[in-house]
Formats: sequence, structure tokens, C-alpha cells
Amino acid sequence: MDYRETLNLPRTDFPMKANLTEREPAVIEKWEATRLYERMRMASGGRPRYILHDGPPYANGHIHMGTAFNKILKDIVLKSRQMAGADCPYVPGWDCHGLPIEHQVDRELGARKKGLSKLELRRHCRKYAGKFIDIQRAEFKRLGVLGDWDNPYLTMSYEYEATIAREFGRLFLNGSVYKSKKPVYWCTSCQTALAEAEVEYYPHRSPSIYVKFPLASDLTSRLPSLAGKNVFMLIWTTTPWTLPANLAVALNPGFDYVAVQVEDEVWIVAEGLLLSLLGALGIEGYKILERFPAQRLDGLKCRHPFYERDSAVIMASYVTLDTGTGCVHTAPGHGREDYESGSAYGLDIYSPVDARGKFTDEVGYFAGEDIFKANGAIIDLLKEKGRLIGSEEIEHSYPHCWRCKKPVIFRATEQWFISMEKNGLREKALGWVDKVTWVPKWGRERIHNMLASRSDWCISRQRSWGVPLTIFYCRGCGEVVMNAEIMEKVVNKFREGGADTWFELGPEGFIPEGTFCPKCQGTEFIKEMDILDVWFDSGISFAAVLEGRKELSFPADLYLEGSDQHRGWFHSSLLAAVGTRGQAPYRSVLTHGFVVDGEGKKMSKSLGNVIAPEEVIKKHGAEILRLWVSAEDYRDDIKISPEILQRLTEAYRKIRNTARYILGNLYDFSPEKDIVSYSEMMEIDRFALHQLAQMTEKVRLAYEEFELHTVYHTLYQFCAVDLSAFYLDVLKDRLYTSGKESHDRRSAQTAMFYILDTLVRLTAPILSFTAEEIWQYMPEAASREESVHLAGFSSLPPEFKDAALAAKWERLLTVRAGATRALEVARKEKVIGHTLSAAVRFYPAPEDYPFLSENAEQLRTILIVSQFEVAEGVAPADAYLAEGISGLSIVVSPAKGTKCERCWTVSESVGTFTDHLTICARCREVVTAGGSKG
RNA sequence: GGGCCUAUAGCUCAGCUGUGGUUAGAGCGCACGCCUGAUAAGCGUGAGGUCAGUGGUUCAACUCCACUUAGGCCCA
Repeated sequence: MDYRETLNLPRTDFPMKANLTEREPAVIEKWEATRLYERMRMASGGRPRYILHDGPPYANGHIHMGTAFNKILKDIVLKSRQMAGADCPYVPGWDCHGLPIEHQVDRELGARKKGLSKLELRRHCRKYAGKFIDIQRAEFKRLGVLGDWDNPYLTMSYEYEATIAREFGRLFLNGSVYKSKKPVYWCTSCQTALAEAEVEYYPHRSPSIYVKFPLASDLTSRLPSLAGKNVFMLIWTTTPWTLPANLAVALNPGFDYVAVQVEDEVWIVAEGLLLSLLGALGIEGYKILERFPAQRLDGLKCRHPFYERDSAVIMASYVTLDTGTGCVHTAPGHGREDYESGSAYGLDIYSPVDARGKFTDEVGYFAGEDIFKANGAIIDLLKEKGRLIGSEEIEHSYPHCWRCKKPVIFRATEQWFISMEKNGLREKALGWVDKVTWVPKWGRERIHNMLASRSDWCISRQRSWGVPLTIFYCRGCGEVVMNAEIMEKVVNKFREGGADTWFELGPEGFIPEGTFCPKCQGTEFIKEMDILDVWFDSGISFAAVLEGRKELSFPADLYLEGSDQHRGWFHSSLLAAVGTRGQAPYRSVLTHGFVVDGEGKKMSKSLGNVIAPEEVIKKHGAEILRLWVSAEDYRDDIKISPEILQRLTEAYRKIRNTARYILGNLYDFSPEKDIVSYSEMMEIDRFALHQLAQMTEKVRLAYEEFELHTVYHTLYQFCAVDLSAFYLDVLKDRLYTSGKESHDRRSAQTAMFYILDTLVRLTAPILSFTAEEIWQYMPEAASREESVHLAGFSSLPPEFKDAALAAKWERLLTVRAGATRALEVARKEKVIGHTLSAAVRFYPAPEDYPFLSENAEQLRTILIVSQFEVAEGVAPADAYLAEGISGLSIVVSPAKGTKCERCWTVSESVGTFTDHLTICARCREVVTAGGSKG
């Protein structure tokens, strides 16, 4: 007789090989066909909402590992909240306007761009953005991310563009917006402002000169020893042409300065630069008269080297000891830092240079001259005035125009700003920072410091692809003409035809009849042609999306982006919401680090360490990427490498196989009919349920706290250690050899069913594809929700947690660990092979004897040996001394009897039955009962 | 140069925070072995760490403090 036929071996069609690359797209198709996302919405209608507002990725290029990570993380968070009982709508979005797209379009159009109107250019940009939205949408879906992909929000949709104009209008009308001059990169050849990204650095030869600024203030009170002397502040510059715009000399408030006598003059320079300076100038005879902190000079005046005007002595922390003199020539109209400190000291943002790079008439001496060409004349003038000390040429890195490759300058032009102070924006925003939950909590420090020190928000851009600053000027007097009525009309026009309308219609298309300039009564107007900073577009997304959609609401529960967004979206959104709604747009903000390579280095093409999501999907499947997202602690940088992916693939297989094995053993189990009540279950099964309950609790809490790596480790540990290496291994004998419908087998199946049912739900947010696949193979799948994503986490009966039982079994496990070592020793010595060929005898310490002997049968089972006994008395000298359990000696010997052909247990009963010569007593009972007895 | 952050076995993570205290843990991988009724599976045992470095506080530091180094994000 073939006894194999009488066993209950696992059977399942659930494949061992995942074949994720092929299976995943099919699963996604099914989700789409069955409109899973909408059904999830319907199923959870009425539940408490949890709103994660999607930060819009830029609609340019394919997704990279960082965007993939972010989207998967959001998906996991939402799915876990959804399964925990919330209603979690997810509306993905895209940021569509802005320079990078305009650039790309410029590049693609090449020479054809020349003949195009602004409107035509905008149409190309819109098309370009649309193309990448489609590409990225497909890529995001491929990751298994569920959401309202058919109705995402786009910052270029007409409705959204109208909202941008509306929110800008709100700020404008409440007095937060003002116009001022600010230095920007300017190409005098292209006659246009340039963005940071349009500037390229090349070596450039510039003059390098030292200039003397005579001190004009009386020093009697501050530095008496210098009073009445011929004192100069010494500056160094490589842009002599900016000297006509000089308004100040900046010192670092943290440095000490010295007054040095050189011949009949006294020079003031930073102490730390004195020697190198004197060396550079070739001066040997000098005498230090005084040494003093920079602050001693704060607020004094010196004289401009060739104009009849003063130059302020100011303090600025950006002054360094790298080069120069430690006294920095400051022209607020020609430099970023100069502008900052100029504004702080209330200096004029003076920039007497026109769009072509010629000096304006104000400068006197060089009026009308090209600034670069005037360098020589300025040096000559300095020489003539006796203000020049040294002059040479140096080569250094200098910004150039990306298009014409000519050197660019900093030139102050009119720009629009949102004031940080006028309506108390800074203060209010800082107040709201403290009301938001930042995860991790250092996010608060980071954004707080940025807000505290940032300057006013420059919102205007001299570009085409964006939403215009919807402002009108009086043609006659230049006065700004704007009111609520005009704003409303603009917004309505935008809603119908998008922001393009601005470029299609004349001012009369927006301005109600009868409007006149409040200043000069003029009735002709012109439009502002600058567009808004794209950060404003996304910054008001709460208004366009959270307030604009009935399934969402303001404020959001969560914003979840990379840590760079403290400066970006978290920041702009906070300012926009506080400025227009008086509150933060989010209750909590979750940040993650950046994706880096296995060494912790950032990914870059030049280093050749870039891993694209597509590669990983092709090789391993999106599921592995999802597992990676969950496994890494994202508070730090997130590493990815072939090795990491290899480890994850192995972990995936372990989880998958564990599930498969359980499925295989549930092939004949009906939870409806066969379930065994908890109180009647076998002890080890109840212990397994205790472990399950504990694991569930830990995982649920970890999800709640966004600790996904804890979720991953806990689930994995449970599968690999608690189940595979212990419980399921121990269970084999009972499952295979007991009667098919026996209580013992049903008890095990009941536990396994609970385990798998819980496990499949807990893993679903992460392993969305595999959980779905398992779900379809679950017993009585037809009576369950159609998709695991429509189900919730299971709530296990509280009785599953049994501390007393757990304590007992933890003790048994410790004993087991000691015994496996003894078995290993015996195996090494060829005493045994499989543990079932062994007999184990314990010689415990007297105090352990009762516990161990009472549980002898349990121990035999969990050691998976054929014979086990606990002996009293003294152990043989060659017994194995167990580690961890004091006084326990273990003897392992070959089990007595013959191996049962059916259950492989060694037993002396084998051979004693004439009807079944090759099997043991236990098996004979099962076999003769027909295997159908309970 | 400034703000914020990170550094524990080859890999992924525990331990560290308002509570410093016996030989620093887990899993994977690796090595060796077992099994062949989870089989391109399953089980066991073992070897791996001057807790980035230096200095300080303390009877005692992976844990607290300072600095250094390496790396990341954002500014300049």
C-alpha cells in the first residue's frame, strides 16, 4: 500500500514563483477594469476622512527613484489608514508651469521659436507638460499606487489657473503684495532677466583692484588714537563697474579689524587678512596702530572714492576671510548679498545701468558707456583721484548666459513681492509652525529657521509659461489699478479660457467699463506681463484642490514630501495659506530623506550610480520596490543598491512561500464549517494566535506612527522566525498525518487561517500585488470582499492574547533552543540525521523537573523528535550541557524502533501490526479509520 | 561659510531620547551540516561588531557633552 496517498500533503495552485514582472501589469489591469479606486471610495463613504494632500511632482521627464519612493510611501500610508478604518481619497497632482518646461520647449523648437507668439509658445508648453503627465501617470500606476488617476489636479487646468489668480488677488487686495527693485541675473546681450537655472559658470578675466574709501566720520569717541589721522577703509573688487553704485562698505561683525599705518596713511582691514594683503601689495613697512572688533565702526560713514557722497559702514555676516580685505564693497543694486544687507540697512537699491548694459545719465563720468568697457576708465579715475592701491587681472569662475554665452551681470529691476511683515505673515506663519505636528520632529526647527530668516517672497518672473500677475497699470501715470471687481472678472475669464486669456485679450477684456485711474482719472490701462513664481502655483494647491473638491477638505491631515520641501512646498503652502486663510494648510507634515546609493552617496550621472525605478521593476517587479520603501528607515537618507534589492527579493520569497505553505494546508478547510472554537484549540495553536495578536498590535501601531520599517521587520520576523522556523515546521506532522477532518488538524488549520487572513491584510498596504494574489486563493474567497484593498485590517478577539500561556511557551522555546544545539552536536557526530531519527533525554535541575516532565509531550512535538523523556538523577558524563538553562544535561541517541513508512517517526510499534506491517500504531489508527474520522 | 540631519556586524534594522550600569541584539547574507512529503523550497549550528574618530563629564558611555571625519538636504 502506498501510504503517501493517505497523507494530507499541502496542495495549492498558488505559484511559488512570483513572476512579478508579468503578473503585476495584469493585476493593475484588473484593478482598473473593476474600478477598484472608486469602489474603495464608495465602500468607505461616511467613515472619518484622512486627507493626504499630494505634493505635485514637476511634469518634466520620467520619474526617478526619489519620486517613486515618495509616491509609494504615500500609497502605503493611505492604504494602511484606509484599512485601519478611515476614508482616504487620494487625488494626485502635477506642477505644470515654469522655467524647466519652457527651457525644454525652447530647446526643442530651436530656430522655429523666433516667429512664435507668446500664446503659441504657451501652447507648446502645455502640450509638453501634458505629454509628461501621461508618461508619469503610467509610471506611477505601474508602482501599484491607487488613486483618482482619471481626475488628477493640474496646475495648468483652467480651473486651477483661475484659482491661482483668485488667491493672488486675495493677497494683493489685502495689501500683502508690493513692488520693489531687486537685483537679478541680467543678460545685457539678450536684454532679459535670467533665472538661476539659466546661468552657467565659465572662467572669465576680470580686473582685480584695491580701493581706498576715506573715513568720513569723526573717530574721537570710537577710536581716539586714530582721530585726526588720514584713515581709509580698504576694499577689494573684481567688478570696478559696480563702484558707481557703491553705497556701503560691509564688515563681518564677528571679526577683529586692525588700523595699520602705511607711510602717512592709516588703512583699516580685517586682522586675519592683513599679512596676505600686505604681501599681495608688496608692502613691507607698516605699523599696527589699533586692533578692535568690527562693531566699533558700525554706523560710521566713509566717503565714496570718486563721488561727493557718503558710503555707510555696515555689518554683514557673509563677509569672509577667504580673499580681499575683510571690508566689502557693497552695491545693493548689483549683488544678492549686497541687496540683502542693503535692504536691512534701508539703503537704496541703486542700479544705474540700463537693459543694454550701459550706464545711465545719473553716473556722470561714464554715462552711456558699456559697463564692461568702462572698467578701464573707472580704474583710471580711481588712480587720478588717488584712491587706487593695486590693480591686476585675474581669471575666475563667472556667470554667463546659457543662451548667448556672454557674461551676465546683476542688475536691479522692478519685481513683485509678498511682504513677510506687512500683515504679520512671518510672525503668524511661525506661530502656525508650532501648531503643526512635524515628523520627524526636527522638521519644526528646519522650517522655523528658514521662515525666521527669509526675505520677502519675490513672486514675479520675466517668463512666458505661467500664470500672470493679474495687475493693471494706468497708461497715463503708471499707477497700479486693481480692485475686487476687476479681480473677479479676471478670475472668471481664466476659468473659461485659462490664463492664456491674459495674452489674448486687451486690458478692456478684463476691466469693467467705467473704471478709471484713482490717481489721474485715466481710462486707458496696460497689463503687467510678468508671471508668478511656480512656487505660488503649488503653494495655493490647498485652495484649488482641498477646497475645490467635495471629497477633500481643508486643512489636510498630512503633507508628505522629501526634506527639500521645507524650503519648497511646505514653505510656500504655509505662507500662502496663512496669508489667505490665516492658518496652516496641514495638521501634520511627514518628511523623508533622499535616495542615495549603497555607499550613502547621492545618485548622479557622472558617478554612474543611478538606479532607475524602471530597471528595478523590469528585473524584480514593483513589489520589490514597495518592499524597499517599507524596509528603509526614511527619516535618514534612503539607500538602494543591488545587494539591498537582492536581500529584499529573498525576504519577499520567504513571505510569499510562507503564505503559499499555509494556503497549501488550507485546501480542504472551510472557515464556515470547520473552524474550531478558541477554547477547544490545542495549546500550541493558541500560542501561535497569541503571537499573531501581539504581532498585529505592533504592526498596527507602527503603521499608525508611520514607522514602516518596523512594520516590515515585524512582519518579516513573524513569517521567518515564528512561523516558518517554528510553528509551521512543528505543525507538519500533525497536518500531514492526522485524520483529514480530525480535531487536531482542524485546530491547526483554524490557527493558520487566522494567521494568513491577518497577515494578508497587514501586508496589503506594502505588498499590494501579492496580497491581492493571495486573497484570491483564500478559502471561501467568493464570500469575501472582491479585493483585499476593499477589506480592512482584522480585529482579533482579545482572548487571543494570553500572557500566562505565552510565558509558559516562551520557556519551552528557550528549552527548545538549548536542545537544538544538542541535536546539532549529535548530527555532527553522525548519531542522527533528521531530528525524527533521534531520541532525546533531559537531565534537568531538580527545580525544573516538574515543568519539563509535565510538558514532555509538547517538547517532543516542538523538537520534532521521535522519542523524548525527562529523567531524574545524574546525567551521564558525556551528556551535552545545555547553554542558557542551568543544570540541564541532554542526551541524544538514535530513536528505538523502526521508521514508520507513513509518518517517518521512529517507533517500536512499527512491525507489530499484521495488517499494516510498515507503519506505527498512531498511523494505523488513522489509516484503518479511513482517514475520515474526527 | 550658515541652518537641519545621519553614522551600531557584508545588508536591513533594534538598543540611545526627561531613566548612563553585567559578555551590544535580531533577521538576512556567508560558512558548515541536515532533509528530500513547502523542493528553483524547508530546518539547524557557527563565524562576523575597538557601536565613524578624538577628547571630556562620570565609579561607569553605544547611550550625555565638545570637536573632528564622512555623507545627505537646504541656503550662501
